[in-house]
Amino acid sequence: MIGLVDCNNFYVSCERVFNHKLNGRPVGIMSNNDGCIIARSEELKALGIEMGTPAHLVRHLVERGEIVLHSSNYELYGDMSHRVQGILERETAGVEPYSIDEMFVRMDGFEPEALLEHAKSLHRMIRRGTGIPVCVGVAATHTLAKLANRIAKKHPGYPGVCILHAESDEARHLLQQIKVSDVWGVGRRLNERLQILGINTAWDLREADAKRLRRKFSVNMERTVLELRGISCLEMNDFNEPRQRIMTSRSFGRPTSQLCDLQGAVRQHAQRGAEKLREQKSLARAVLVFLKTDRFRPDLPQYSPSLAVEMERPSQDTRDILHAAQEALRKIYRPKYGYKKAGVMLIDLTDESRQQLSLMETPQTEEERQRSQKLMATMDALNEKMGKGTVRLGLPEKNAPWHLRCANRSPRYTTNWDELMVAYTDEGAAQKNKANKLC
DNA sequence: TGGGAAGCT
DNA sequence: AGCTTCC
Repeated sequence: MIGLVDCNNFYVSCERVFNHKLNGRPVGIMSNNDGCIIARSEELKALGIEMGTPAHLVRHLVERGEIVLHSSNYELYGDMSHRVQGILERETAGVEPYSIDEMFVRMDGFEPEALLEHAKSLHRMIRRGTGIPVCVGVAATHTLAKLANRIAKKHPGYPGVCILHAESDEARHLLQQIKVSDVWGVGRRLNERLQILGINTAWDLREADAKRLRRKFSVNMERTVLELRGISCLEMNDFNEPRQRIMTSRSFGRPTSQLCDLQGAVRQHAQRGAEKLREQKSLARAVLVFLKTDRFRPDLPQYSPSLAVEMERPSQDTRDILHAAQEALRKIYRPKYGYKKAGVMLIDLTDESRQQLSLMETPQTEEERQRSQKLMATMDALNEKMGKGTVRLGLPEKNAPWHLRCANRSPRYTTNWDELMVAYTDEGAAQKNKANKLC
């Protein structure tokens, strides 16, 4: 059996662990640049504020003190996510993180009653160990485990935990109540097309002709049907395969037309991309850079170029990647546009073990490669130990227009020595905590 | 008026 | 390359 542990309103729950004043209040967390609302407490949902609402549309509610909006604090959420993962690693036979707030776990070899107890104890232990409320869904396949989790979240009869046995009457009854659009892999478009075929519920989809749907849609649709029947088509390992491309991009706090600003942003992204590349032990052959103007300003001239530059050989060295990225940027840059976003994509990835096979290398290049590896390992180790961005290429820039806007971010309570929780009241400390709220 | 990734067409 | 899907 497969369990899916999903944290409730994860970002809001993380904030609440450290700020009890947020309990019981309508709280939302905003995306990067404080753009739109990407996480909501139950109280905020009850006010009818939808996922993805632009933050400026509810500014008046914030000013009147009726709702609270926080900038997102990914360091905090990432750390809390690791804590949840740590407990699951200790308590289960295997964990597959799927997203920052969802983890699949192996739950094989339990008798039915012991299985329920095990799921309940995970639910309890995570709450106690981290302060984060979670729901646990258990079933024979990933797709059913997702549905079981949904039932645990929404169905009053299954408070926090739901075990779904594929062939049971109970499962049939529950699947008949779930809209097909709530099935994993069925988005807006597929939902419309399925409705036309008279497939409205998760049960309808389960009972549909898998081969026919494969012809009409794709192999993934057939997989979904089989998974709903309890036939596993996804392996646990499918979720931590190395990425086939790595993208880092970000919108700017303010638009800019200056090449040097874009160079700063691209430099940052190239370095972050190279770190991710080394994390998954890959090499990139080419680096693609893209720029975008503000698509919400049709009154201004639009320009969204992109260019891929190939490197001499596949590399994971920040310097090679940065060099290629800057070359690409120089070639696509045109002055007189107000750029709002820049990004770097690492493409044509291969496994780093392939690098060792090049027998034709001269001793110089072999030595160079080892130096590169040592340098990168040292940089990564320092940044791991001392905090992100401790060692990097290029000068730090204050107030660059491409820097993120995040006006109301909570302290990085668990990952930054200067922002630890203050446990006693003292004016100086309170001041300090306040000052730390600024980015 | 977000960011990141994958797969299909 | 653009669209869809996921979170």
